[in-house]
This record gives sequence, C-alpha cells and structure tokens, in this order.
Amino acid sequence: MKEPEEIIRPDSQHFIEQAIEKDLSEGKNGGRVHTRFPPEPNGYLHIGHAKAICLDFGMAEKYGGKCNLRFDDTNPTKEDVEYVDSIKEDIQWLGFTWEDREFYASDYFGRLWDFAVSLIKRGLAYVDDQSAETISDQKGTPTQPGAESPYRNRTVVENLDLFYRMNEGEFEEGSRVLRARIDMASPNMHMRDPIIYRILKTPHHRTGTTWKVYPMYDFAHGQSDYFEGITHSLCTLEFEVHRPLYDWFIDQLKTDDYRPRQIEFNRLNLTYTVMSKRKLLELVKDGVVSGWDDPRMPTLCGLRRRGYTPESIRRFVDLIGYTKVEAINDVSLLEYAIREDLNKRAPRVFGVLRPLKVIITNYPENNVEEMEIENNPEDEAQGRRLVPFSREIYVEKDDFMENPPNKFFRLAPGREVRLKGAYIIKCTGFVKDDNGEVTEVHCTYDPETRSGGPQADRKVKGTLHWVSAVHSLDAEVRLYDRLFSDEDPSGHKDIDPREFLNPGSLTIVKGCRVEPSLADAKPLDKFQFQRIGYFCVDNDSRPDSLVFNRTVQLKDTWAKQNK
RNA sequence: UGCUCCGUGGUGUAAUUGGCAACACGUCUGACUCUGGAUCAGAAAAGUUCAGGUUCGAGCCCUGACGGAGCAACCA
Repeated sequence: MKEPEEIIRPDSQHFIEQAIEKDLSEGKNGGRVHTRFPPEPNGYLHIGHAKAICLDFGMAEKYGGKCNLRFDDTNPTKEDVEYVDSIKEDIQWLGFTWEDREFYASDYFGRLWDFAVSLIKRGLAYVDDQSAETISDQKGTPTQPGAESPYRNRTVVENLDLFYRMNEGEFEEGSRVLRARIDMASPNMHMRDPIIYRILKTPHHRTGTTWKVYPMYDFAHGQSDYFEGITHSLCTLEFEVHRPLYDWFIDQLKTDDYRPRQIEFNRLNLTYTVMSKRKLLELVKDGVVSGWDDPRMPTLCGLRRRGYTPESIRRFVDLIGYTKVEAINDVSLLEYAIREDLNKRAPRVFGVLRPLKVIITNYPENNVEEMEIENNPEDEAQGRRLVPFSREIYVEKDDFMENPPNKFFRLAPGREVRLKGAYIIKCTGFVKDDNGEVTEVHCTYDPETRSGGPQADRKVKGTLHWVSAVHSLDAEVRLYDRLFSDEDPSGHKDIDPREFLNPGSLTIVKGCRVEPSLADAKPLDKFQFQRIGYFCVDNDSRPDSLVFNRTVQLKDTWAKQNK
C-alpha cells in the first residue's frame, strides 16, 4: 500500500500545456483555445500523425475549445481526393471528431489572393521574372546573405498587372512567381523574400481550373489559422525556423489583438521502422509491402489491420509525451500498450499454429465431450464457451520434445501435462517418419483430472492449448515481425534503409488448426490465441478459409531463456 | 562557418519552477498461476554532456566549450 502523501503530486504538464495555460492566464485571444489538425491530402496517415491528432484534439478538449480539420491542399500536383476519405476515416477511428468544421486551405484561395494583392499595394510583395535556378542562386547560403532580385523594385502597378495576368494563364509555369519583399540578408533563409505564389496549371481537386496561381505553404498555413480563429497552431520541430515568417504574415494581416501562435513539438520516431511519407510510399510502390495497409506498416490503416486498437495507440501517445527533444521511441512500448489493452478485452481461444497430432489411447473412440472454458480470466463478464474434446487432438509442435532440457515443462516421453480446460495426459510414446520427424504422439488421460473433477487440482508443471482434430478448423496465420532489422534504419548516412529490411518480417503459416467457435469470426475481430499471442481476423479471411494476423506475441520467458 | 532548437538510467519522459533526481517501458530475481500470459514482491541501472560562475544550496540561473538536429523545394 502506498501512503497517501506519496501520491499527492499532481500530474505534471508538458510544455505546450504550460504555454497554453500561460496564454489563458494572460487573457490572450479572449481566453479561447482553438486548434487545428492540418493534413496534406497526399498520403495515408501514420502513427506520427496520431501523435499530432491526439495533441491537437486533446488540447482543445482539455481547455474547452474546438479543433478544426483542415486539409492543407495548396499543391494540386501532389494532392488528391483519394486521400481525403482515408484521412477522415482514420481520425474518426482514433476517436476524435471535428463536428462540422471540415475545412480546406483551398476554401481561402480568394482571401489569400486578396491578401497578396494588398501586400503588393503596400510594397511588400513583387513579381519576379527569374527562373527557379536564378532565384535559388540569389538566395545565398545559410552562411552568406542573398542578393536582391533585379525585379525587386517594380512599381505597384506593374506588379499588380503581372500578378493578375499570372492568374489568367498568360504565363507558363515557372516563368514568374510572387515573392514577399522582406530581407535578402536575413540570417533566416525563410525571410529572404520567400516565394508566396507560383503558377500551376494542374487542375485542383476542389477548385478545378479557377486558379492558375497557388499559394505556397508559408503563405497559406498561418493565414488559414488566422481566418479560422485558431489560437494555438501546433506543429513539428522542423517548422521552428518558419515561425518568424508565420508571425510576419500575421503581423501584416491582423487588425486587432487576436493572433494565432505557432508552437513546435517533437515528431514521433519509432525503432525498427521508417516514418517519412516518402519512404513509406517507396515501400508501397516497390512492392516491399502489400500496400499502405500492410500490417507491417506504421500507417494507421496498417496498424488497424494488424489488430491495434485506437485505445492502445492513444495510450502509447500518452506514454511518450511531448517535448522538443528529437527522440526515437522503442516499439516495445507500443507493444506494451496493445498487450495491456487486449489482455483485458480479447477473448481467449485455442489456435494451434503448427499442429502435432496427439492420440489419447485410452479415450473412447468416437466420444466427444464439450469442455466449458472461460473466455477471459481478466473479465468474468465475457462468460464461458464450449470447446469439443475427442480422442485425437492437435497440440503445438513446439510443445513436444523427445529429449527435453531440464526446465521444459511440456510434453515429453513419460511426462504429464494439463490440457487447458480438459484432462491431464501422460505421454506414453511417439511415432517418427523416415526423416526423424515426430508425426504423432501417444498419451493416456486420467479421467479423474477433468477440469472441475475430483483430481483436477493435481499439480503438473505445464498446461497446453489444444484443439480436437476432427472439430478444428483450418486457418492461415500471418506472423509479422519488425520490417527492419536495424533500430534506426534511416539514421545512417549513405545507407539506404532498405539495406536493413528484415527478410523474416512476414511468415505465412498454413494448415493451422483453430477451435470451431472461430467459424464466424469477422474481419478486425481480435482474440488471444492462448499461450501464443494476440490475433486479428484479416480482411482476406472467408468463413471457409480463415486468415489471422498476429498483432503481437505474448511475452514468452521460455523463449527468452533459450535465446 | 550564419541562424534556430536540443543534451537527465538502455529507451521515453518527470522533478511542485533554486531544495536529498521520480515514473513508465525494457532488463534481471523471486512468489503465484489450469496461459512459461496476467498479477504480486523486489533488484540492477543516471548523479543530469563538460568546465567555470552565482548561491547556504544548481538538472533548473549565467558564461564558455563539446555533441546532436533543423534551415539554402516554384513541397508541406
């Protein structure tokens, strides 16, 4: 028992909560908290996004505010509606809602245009006729200041005329851009007259061909925040250097005391995987994995298919916290989170991955008993089920050894084990084939030791799971392991992460035998295969050919000892 | 060699804002168990990157090193 005084310390707050509470205490923005989650619809969400989603929606919820969903769709060449639906599905699956606040940066193209025009009129933006290459050369380097463009001092009238004509399609892509007129000598590269509009003639998935010029990220994001009344714009660390520009635009835009504030936190990295959209896309395109929802992918749809629950992902995100340190989180913590969740929730069943036939020689032929077995020892409310038992059963190949070491508590010649929920059996012999493989084990059972029976309490070292040979169902089981064998596959300079691909990341096991209660298991149903791990029914599963994905193994101290 | 940010057990985070470095995962013991799971009890593991300074007192403040990350897309 813990003494009360040991547990009085309140939960500590992370730096973003502290910042928000400080803003609140200073009465900023009328005491409102309003956040946004701003995905670009150019790919699927991964667990790193989950970290951002939990923060954006979580802070709004905690401080009685709202969180908008806003698609950052400023680049029609890369984005597509295809992704919009999957992004929405994944956010909802995680358990968050944006209610009716589904917005798009493209909703603001008109207002952004007007703002750009206003900057031109104030002498704060100009059209540059130079090529991308020339502009880039003039930008200088982080250690050398840039040079001013020869077009930097055009007249307002000329700038306005050119900007309008850019949008009418008069000029080719790449021939002209609109730049903010800030400071080519700034130590911050982003302040060196950043490009804010470029000509793009690809139709936009929402605005069609209305626009021929599109705003850049820096010219869209902060302003969209402003238009929506966002108070706290939370993003990852790499945008830290953009903040002065974010603030600069807000300064030009604001008309009263309201202003959104950008705060940056650390991105999620996981051991033994890659997280960048680009690298994940490569894995998909090159067929290294079966798709975005391959159960080995750190995408939300992949994790879902693997058998992860939204609760476990939120729990994991909660455990890792938010800081400004670039960290790499151990997958074992994610695995802990899903085990913890499924331990309480997943019904237990018997599934034998690599069947070995056991014949109980003194058990009556053709006899069948229905054994009543608890569904979840952690949760009495899940009730009990009947599992048929008969003379011929299957057990796990690994659960028999001809010449076992000392601490092997399972089946071996002369040894006794408990069949979970049934009888204690004793091994009396076994049969080998020409290759020396054990193909059949012979046992006798003790009728007095049936669960609940008079001798049921007799102590035996081991307990095995089993299925009745004739009653069991055939199944395919997909065993997943980490996709990469290196802890930080993208952390090596000059080495392609794919050098570290784990060839054993997927093992397909066919001919597994599972108990008959699984006959009508549906995709996404989750079970604990007793003594083995947690499994989830795959989308490929059919009533007559079941397919299970292994979400995560049970902890296995026996396997660990034998490493 | 510019600017910005970051350095706390193996990993991720805490430290009531200057008061004996705590928690979780992982690791290792042991107990219990009709899951070698779960549960329970316990252990090892950092003296806070380094060097100065301020202070009665520094992981927190100051100075300087060292180390790491980001920034030079008409990407976000």
